[in-house]
Amino acid sequence: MPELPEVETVRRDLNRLLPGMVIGQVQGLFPGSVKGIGFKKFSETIQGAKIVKVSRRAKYLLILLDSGLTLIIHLKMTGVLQRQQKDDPLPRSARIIFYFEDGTRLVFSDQRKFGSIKLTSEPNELPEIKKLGTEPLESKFTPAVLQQRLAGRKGPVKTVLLDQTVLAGLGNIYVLEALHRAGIAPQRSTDTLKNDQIKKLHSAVTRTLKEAIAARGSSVDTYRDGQGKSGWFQVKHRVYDREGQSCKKCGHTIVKEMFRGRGTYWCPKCQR
DNA sequence: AATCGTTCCTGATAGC
DNA sequence: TGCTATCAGGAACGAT
Repeated sequence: MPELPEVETVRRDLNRLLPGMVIGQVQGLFPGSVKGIGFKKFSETIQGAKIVKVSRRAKYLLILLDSGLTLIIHLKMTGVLQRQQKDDPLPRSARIIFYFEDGTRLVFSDQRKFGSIKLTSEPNELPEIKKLGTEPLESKFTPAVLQQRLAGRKGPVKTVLLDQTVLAGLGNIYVLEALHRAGIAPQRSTDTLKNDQIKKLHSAVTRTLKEAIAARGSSVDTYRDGQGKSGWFQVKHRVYDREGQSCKKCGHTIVKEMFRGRGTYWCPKCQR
């Protein structure tokens, strides 16, 4: 599933490939992926617009058009956004296709249909964007900021870190990977974390995300980058999808349990 | 205000 | 073998 490192990888790919491209025809194989306005109006509105740049906020991709409108795309679990050449085979779950004048195309595919595409002139005014918390890779994210963001939270640290209004962009994989690096159990109550553990957690989150971006993300399921290729951070996972294997830190067996309805991988020995 | 349960969806897989 | 039931999960939403 695409989380911050995957979405950032796609952003970098597309920001290299798309600016300057003029949108021609738009095909809606599953028009329901477009939210807010009907597909017909959507395609009419963006036809002829030129792509200016591709940016990101949390797990949202923002494609800025020269008309002043912005496409806001969330990939959710199985969304893939890739630039294709004319002769490339369309993905089985292609939902929305943007054709360019040079014959290439931008394809949004999405097996489970959870993903969404919106069109707006004021992305920062969208409620789901407005309420997002701190970007963990921006310089303003310091240990003191993390401490302040976690203050007053009583729930399990895993749940709080998944809350996009606290930190923006972490999902199941990177929360679990960061907690293992920090030596903190996912179930640990947030209000019992000491300052030095919050410092460790801050550093674990930052390092995990940076290393994952360097490895072009984790392809555990359907994730592909902006050119349709897999990432390789999954081979560096310390806990995620490693049930029954030995902990790379202490040798104990990694366990998987359902916690609050989500698969949770962790090492019961070195995470407390 | 924080937190919980439900919902969306389809392909893979477990179980019979 | 072939069918059916179960499961995975980000985040909006409604309820508490």
